Amino acid sequence: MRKNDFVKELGYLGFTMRLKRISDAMMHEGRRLYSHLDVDIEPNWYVIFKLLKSRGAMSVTEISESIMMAHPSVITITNKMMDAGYLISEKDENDSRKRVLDLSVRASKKLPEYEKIWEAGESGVEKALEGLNALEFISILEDKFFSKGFMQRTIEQLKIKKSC
Amino acid sequence: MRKNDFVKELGYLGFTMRLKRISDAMMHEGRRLYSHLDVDIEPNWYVIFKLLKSRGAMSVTEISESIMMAHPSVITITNKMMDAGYLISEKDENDSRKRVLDLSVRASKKLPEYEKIWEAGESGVEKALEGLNALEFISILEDKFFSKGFMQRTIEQLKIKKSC
DNA sequence: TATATTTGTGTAGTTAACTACATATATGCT
DNA sequence: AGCATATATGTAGTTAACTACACAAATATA
Repeated sequence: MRKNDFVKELGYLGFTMRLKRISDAMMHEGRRLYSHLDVDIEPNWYVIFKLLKSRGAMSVTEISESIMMAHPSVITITNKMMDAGYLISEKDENDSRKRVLDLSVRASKKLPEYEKIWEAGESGVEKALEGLNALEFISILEDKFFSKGFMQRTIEQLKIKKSC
Repeated sequence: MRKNDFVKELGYLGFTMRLKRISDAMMHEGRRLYSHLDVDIEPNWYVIFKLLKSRGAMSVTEISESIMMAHPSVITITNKMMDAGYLISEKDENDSRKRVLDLSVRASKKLPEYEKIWEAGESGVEKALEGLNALEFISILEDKFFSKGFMQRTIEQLKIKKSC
């Protein structure tokens, strides 16, 4: 099935695209999984559930920084979670710009059920990646590409080539 | 900067999200790069340019299969490339359902310039990933997750846990 | 104290992928 | 030959992320 994968032929040029294909595919699978299990949550909610459970109530910006996601994305996700009754939101006592989010009672009730699914998902990934040092690998990728971006690296290479 | 990354704390549970963050970031960087260099092409066009240059004219479905992308995505991308004057499209002689796409003269003229950029991008990635066997790693990821999806793996784990 | 800057949140608009469905043509079978 | 199925393309609607901008409130500075 993957015999004629042209992207693979492109070597490092295809690296980013292959990364994207895998992560897109896994995201879709996550969505299908929840629907299959008849669970009315969405793929990225787990990280908010886990974060608020672990750290307690947090503001939008604090969440955004903790998971390294742009704040409008956090607002979109958490609004949906509020609509679904999993989060409560109130103004910060000391700083009226801030909105503080926390898990609702409903969330606490449902969490044990969801955590079973997440544990199973984690075990599945862990099994699949057994012996690969995948977490180490991804940490290195992050270090490389978040410290100096793809754009910067390319520009440097263009300069080197020009000067030859 | 990455000290307080909660997703990293989640172990294998955060793996997919970290993959997505990196590939999203690289895609954005790619877009910024083209804009910085004042080049009017988009991040994923390179794979179509490369494919048609290497294989010659192809139909929508053939392209879709070669790069493992859903055909509506291919239509969207190639339509934009046509609008920009890089592709030509004509009906297949033998099969009037098919539409065959090929590089335009303009594309051939511009390709050398673009290929310099892609080479530099590739060198940048290659340098960053030096000694990591990144291509091998990603091939293994593909084998694991395209043969048996994340969903399937999770369901299996759920069953194992239940039976304990 | 008044103004300037920074910070927190919200909104609008963009992008790239997907699935599901619609339609036309080709192919296979009886 | 005629009908059923398969294939190729196209369209519509969904999703999740992003940047850029707007505005209010807090903080810093003159």
